[in-house]
Amino acid sequence: MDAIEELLTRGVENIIPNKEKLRALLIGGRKLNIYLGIDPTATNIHIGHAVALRKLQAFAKLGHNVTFLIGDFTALIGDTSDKESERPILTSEQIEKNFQTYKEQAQKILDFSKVKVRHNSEWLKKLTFEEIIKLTYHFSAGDFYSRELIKKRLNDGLHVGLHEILYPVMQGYDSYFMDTDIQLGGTDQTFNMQAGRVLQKDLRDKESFIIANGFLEGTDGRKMSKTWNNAIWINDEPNEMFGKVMSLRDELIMQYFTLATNTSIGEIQTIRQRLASGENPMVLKKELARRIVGELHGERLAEPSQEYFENIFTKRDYKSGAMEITLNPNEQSLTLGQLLISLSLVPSRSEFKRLLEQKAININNSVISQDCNVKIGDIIKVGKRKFIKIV
RNA sequence: GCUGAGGUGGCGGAGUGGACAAUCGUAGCAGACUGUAAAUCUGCCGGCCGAAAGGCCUACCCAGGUUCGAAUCCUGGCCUCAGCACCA
Repeated sequence: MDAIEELLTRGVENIIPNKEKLRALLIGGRKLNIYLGIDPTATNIHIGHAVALRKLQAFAKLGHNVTFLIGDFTALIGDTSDKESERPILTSEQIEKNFQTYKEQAQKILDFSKVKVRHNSEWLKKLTFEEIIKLTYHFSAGDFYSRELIKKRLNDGLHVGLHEILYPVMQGYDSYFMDTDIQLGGTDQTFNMQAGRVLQKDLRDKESFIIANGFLEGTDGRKMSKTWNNAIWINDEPNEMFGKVMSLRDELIMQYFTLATNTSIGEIQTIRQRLASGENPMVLKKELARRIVGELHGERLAEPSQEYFENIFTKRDYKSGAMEITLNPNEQSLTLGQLLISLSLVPSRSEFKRLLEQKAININNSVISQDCNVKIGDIIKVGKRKFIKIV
């Protein structure tokens, strides 16, 4: 499979207007304007977000003119695509600060020496009301209101603000202003991205394209999101990251190899065959975990994170993974319960008692049923994955 | 602006004067089984005290009030939605 074909298929859910025309454009060899817009309200990137970043990077690598667009102005309105409610309005300082943390993470995937960063306030702020109204001529309110989520909100009797209708208009103007050839984004952005095509067509008589990437499912198979607590974050510690990958349901292995790593298409093919031939999925999942940790934290840390995992969860040797806690003088008289609460490992006394009843707490590998004192050298396990060692 | 409906735990959604710390579902936590899988089963799921029985505190949008007693009734606010009206 050649580079262009991979670009057009890997992780791609949909291409608008169609794949063949876009292929022809890419083969043409012209340097194209390509961008991916992000919402600066989010400061943490998970490996699902990274799918689009990878795609952007792939284009940058081929030498196209690639822009990473910060939707600082659009953030004032709040995207409605993933709805639930309108979003909070951010100050420009917050947005800039958010972006710095974002960039720090994104650079694990994006090469910022090849990717231009712009903010859409640069042009959106300057539009006059008259200009805005003229832009709105190109769009139909019916299209907006017939969007599934909007329709649902209306049906459910939820509030839909009139300002929300301007969101796609703004995004369309971004596309027009930058004279975009290809816009990248998640499938949830398809509607908004269409607006760019409309303006490019109407105002510049130019055909532009949309590549909508698919979603990476969370560790439990639902959409990856902070609220579900099923996300693997770019900044997760290596050990944590390895463990999270291992807790994936087996059905997701191929999806993760394809969307969350740079594993070549050829290798992926081999892995698929191994899986099909009945090889233990756990083995492949370990390879996946090493791969992901290796790509995001460096090869050097991939091996140790695997060892950590195997020690603790396969061999059940908690010593090696326990967080070491040195007791302060004033903590030495605390009972176990008091200590765990003060360390925030247990949220409340009541919860501690419940854990005791549920046999969830043990010291040096034996379950305890009552609060007690701890001593130096004790290894304490709380629930499935919290362990500490008193030193 | 008018009329009507409504605001309950992370979410969905019961309850409409006492038996309500609030049915149920979902998410979460713990245990069993495992590959820290998944699926399944069991238990828990506001806080504090207590070994327990139990007690106390805080909570059903906000502020007051009625009552022995309020998530439930009354008054006033705030917010959401729907229909209608208005639109030089």
